[in-house]
Amino acid sequence: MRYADVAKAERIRIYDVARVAGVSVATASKALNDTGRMTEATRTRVKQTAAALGFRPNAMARALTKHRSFTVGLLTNDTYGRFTLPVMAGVSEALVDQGVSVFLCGIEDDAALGKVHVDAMLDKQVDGIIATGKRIDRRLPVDLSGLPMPVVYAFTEGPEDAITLVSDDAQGAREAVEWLVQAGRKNIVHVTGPETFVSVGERARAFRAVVGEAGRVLHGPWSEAWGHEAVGRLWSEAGDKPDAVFCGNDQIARGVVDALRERGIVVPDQVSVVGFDNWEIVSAATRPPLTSVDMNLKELGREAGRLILELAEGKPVEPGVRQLPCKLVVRQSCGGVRRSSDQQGGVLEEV
Amino acid sequence: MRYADVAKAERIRIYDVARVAGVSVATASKALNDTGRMTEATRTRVKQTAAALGFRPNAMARALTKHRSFTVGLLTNDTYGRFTLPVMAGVSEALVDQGVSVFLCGIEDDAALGKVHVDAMLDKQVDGIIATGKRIDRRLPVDLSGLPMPVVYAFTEGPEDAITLVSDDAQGAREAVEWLVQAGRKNIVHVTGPETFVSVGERARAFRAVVGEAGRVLHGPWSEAWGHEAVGRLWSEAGDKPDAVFCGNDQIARGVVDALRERGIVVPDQVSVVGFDNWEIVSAATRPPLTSVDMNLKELGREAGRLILELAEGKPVEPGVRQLPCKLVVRQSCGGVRRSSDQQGGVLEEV
DNA sequence: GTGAAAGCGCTAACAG
DNA sequence: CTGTTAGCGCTTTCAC
Repeated sequence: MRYADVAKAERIRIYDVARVAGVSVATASKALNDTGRMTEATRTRVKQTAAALGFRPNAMARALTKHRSFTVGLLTNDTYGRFTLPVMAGVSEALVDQGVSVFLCGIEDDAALGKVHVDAMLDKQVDGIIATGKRIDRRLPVDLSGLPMPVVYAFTEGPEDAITLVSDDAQGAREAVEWLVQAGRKNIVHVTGPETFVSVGERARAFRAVVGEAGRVLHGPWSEAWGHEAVGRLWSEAGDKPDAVFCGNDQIARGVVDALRERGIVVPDQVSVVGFDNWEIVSAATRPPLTSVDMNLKELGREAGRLILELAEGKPVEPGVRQLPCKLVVRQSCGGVRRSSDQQGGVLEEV
Repeated sequence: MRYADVAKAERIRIYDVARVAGVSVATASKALNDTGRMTEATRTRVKQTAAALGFRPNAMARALTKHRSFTVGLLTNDTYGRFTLPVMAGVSEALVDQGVSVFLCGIEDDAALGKVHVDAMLDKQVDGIIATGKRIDRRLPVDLSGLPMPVVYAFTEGPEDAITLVSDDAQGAREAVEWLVQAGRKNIVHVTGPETFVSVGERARAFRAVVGEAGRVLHGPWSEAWGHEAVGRLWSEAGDKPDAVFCGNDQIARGVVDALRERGIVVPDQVSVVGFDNWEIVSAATRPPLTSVDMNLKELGREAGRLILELAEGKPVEPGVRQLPCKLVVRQSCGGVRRSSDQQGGVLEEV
């Protein structure tokens, strides 16, 4: 006997519930969906027999009539998962208790694969699509406009009039730099990624807005090696050395911390270092652990889930770009007192 | 007008195709599904009009009659994503061209959440479930037995008679250690994770099988700090120092490499180091980049996808544990020549 | 070869 | 307040 047959044979339908409860199928349906009007007694009786029988409505049948599949598609080009994972977790979290399931659609940067996935979502009649990526200033290689279902863009660029969710890079950067200033640092430099990234520009601008337009910004790749090299460059120059480095991501920050240690410079006593992304695996393994800006990607995902649900239910949502706040997670690399309570000390479990 | 209404209004049904092609709905259905018998001419004509009209069959309706949703659930407790991500990517890859979509079900280690997701999958009538986790010797906090659909376990422990896919830790370890031996190393030690992990035991056994039963194995946490500490311990002892360290994961290996460098010991000239997991972010950032054992998790995911498909189609699959081979990815940390061709030099893109 | 008709399991008008 | 009836869009016997 095939699985499908077993399933068919054993599964109880609303018909069974109705029969046992002594009502018609229609009444049973209304009772279970809290619609229509009937005595509380009938409703309760139906619900109880349904529960007793272990009735689970067939989502396909329901979808067919309601034109709603209780399913959304999550489109992403971030195989690496660094940014997408928390977003996915948030989306899933926001939707699961509403009975909405999430289709995972990884498209790499392949337009053809993107089309395959979009077509599949069309066929499966998803109630909405959440597009997410690894860069706030890049679009996915698929056209999601004119689709017969709502779309929300999270951590990826969307069309002009779309609903887009991004992290507030400027605010995150500002908090980090202000924290350093409050800690008494006078000579702060910013070592960050390539200028071509919009977020790099935003963070740098926020940095300069706090320390003054003369604030020094060094651009390079997003790597530990670059953090290392930047320290080499800064500390080989004549004149005052920086007493704080605000980094564009945690990898650069780690490179900076390691390079400083190799030079015998003590972090955070002599130099404070702050990272960006709060990527646990990097920030926690650094010695000392990195203070870092967390982009709250999970919350961003949750918000995306909430929005797509509202849209699916036909509620109006104002289009435009929403910036969600970042938060500074304080560890030991910048001195000062811990401010944030959610230090995820996190033992990393592993095989 | 709501999205659902737009969708309903604009969507063309098989009825439209049939009308335009001048056949009955039944014939159209058969033509499009390559079933039934009819003239080639009719079949082609129907297919062409379907294509011209941009007909996309309604997956819900099809599922309702076929008792097959062309959907599988991917259950995971690995929020962190380290091991799950490649598995997910593989699963998705194997299924997408078969028109099968993947439901993402992240359950943390929460049994209640697990039940919610399993119930949702039951409702949505997934054709199968792939369970995956972060440890090969731990079960997910959900009972997947007796479900009316097939289940495949990938990188997580399943019941005795289940279909389970795991990496061949022993073979991976053996290849790594043999590589070190071939490179002329005589005094190899193994610095690895806690003894409580089954895979730790397997790798250690394989290690001893190659270097002899006297081979030294040090257990500790899965952290860089432990790698660091292990070097401190080994190099402060009297007697011969190791000329190679085989590590239980890349983080430990990185700790080892860093500690050696701090002692002025050159890797790989004086000491070779090999990691495990081939976690790009760690192995590539290490100086020098780590040679590491790759568990081929993506291939494992692909295989899981293939198997669940076969099961869903009613084909028989032999139960039992399948071990998939690991492969050694050679970088610079152990000397010798590059052997593997797929060095993913990988620039890590980031915001 | 082709089509009419009967569902798949559920919801929603519309009567009673 | 409850039940009858008519679909949702597609597949599948079974006649013609």
